[in-house]
Amino acid sequence: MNISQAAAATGLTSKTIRFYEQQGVIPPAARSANGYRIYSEQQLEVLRFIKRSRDMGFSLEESRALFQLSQDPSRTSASVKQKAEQQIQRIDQQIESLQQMRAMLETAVSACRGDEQAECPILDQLNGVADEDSRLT
Amino acid sequence: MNISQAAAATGLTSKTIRFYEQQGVIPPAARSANGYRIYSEQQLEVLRFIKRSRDMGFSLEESRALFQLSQDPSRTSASVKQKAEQQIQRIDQQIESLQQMRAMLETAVSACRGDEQAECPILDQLNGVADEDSRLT
DNA sequence: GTTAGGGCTTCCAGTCACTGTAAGGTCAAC
DNA sequence: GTTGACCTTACAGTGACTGGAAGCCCTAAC
Repeated sequence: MNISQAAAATGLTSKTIRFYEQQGVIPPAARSANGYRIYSEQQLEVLRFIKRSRDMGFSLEESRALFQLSQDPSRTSASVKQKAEQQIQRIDQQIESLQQMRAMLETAVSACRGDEQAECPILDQLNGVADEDSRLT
Repeated sequence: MNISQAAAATGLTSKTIRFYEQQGVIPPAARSANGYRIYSEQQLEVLRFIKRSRDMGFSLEESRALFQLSQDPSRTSASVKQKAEQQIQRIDQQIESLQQMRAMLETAVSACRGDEQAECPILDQLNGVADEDSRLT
């Protein structure tokens, strides 16, 4: 199984797989006589693990560490759970930040007529104009 | 007003202000005799505009474009509104993606005892184990 | 007068996780 | 034998900063 097949089987790209190898996230792939990387089902599992971890928002380094943990029989589930809970907290912060952005935008957008005129509450908001019903008062 | 005062007055850092200038997001600051950048209240407004735009999640390039629009009397509010609506859509996509991550994590975390044992549903999920009540069955 | 400190300047490297591009080797099919 | 699709490496670029080095400038204290 060559790299593009491994890519198709894992949902990664060939480039990303090479990148992971170069970064030491995964062990170097074996090579066939022509120098092509070859992948076993076992290697695919490593790649899938990293992909799932990335899909949960863990960094590459954290993903690497999690994989190591998964290979370490002396690990404790507490140590894993802690990382996952931290990750949830980070995600919650990101969501909250995005929701704040969204609320600001939504307020501005709903006040904006979106016509051919120049007058625009969105730009007013960006300009720090304290609005409070700006038009025709 | 020198750069660190401008930074304090806008909520940016000196480094960020220099970066914005170097990137052409803001016009080059005037310089005093000793070569220090000096900022007028007018320049502060530009910086604040960019900061607010960034705080709404617009890219630096979009922020620059929005500022140009805000200076352009021939703009239409429709053109601004369109950008803002696109931005809301991007944010909604990000929020959705984060909520999916969160849901995966939450499922795994709530199944994990978090004790001194090695057994860990979180790692099982990363390993693609189809779980479905894995313990003691 | 000089020394210590803080702030200013420039420039370059590093972050994160890829992605793009170039130059070249390999392989199967026609 | 030549096309075209794959593979290889290596390096540059992305976005939005951040950190650090090396050196000027200014003030205040000794």
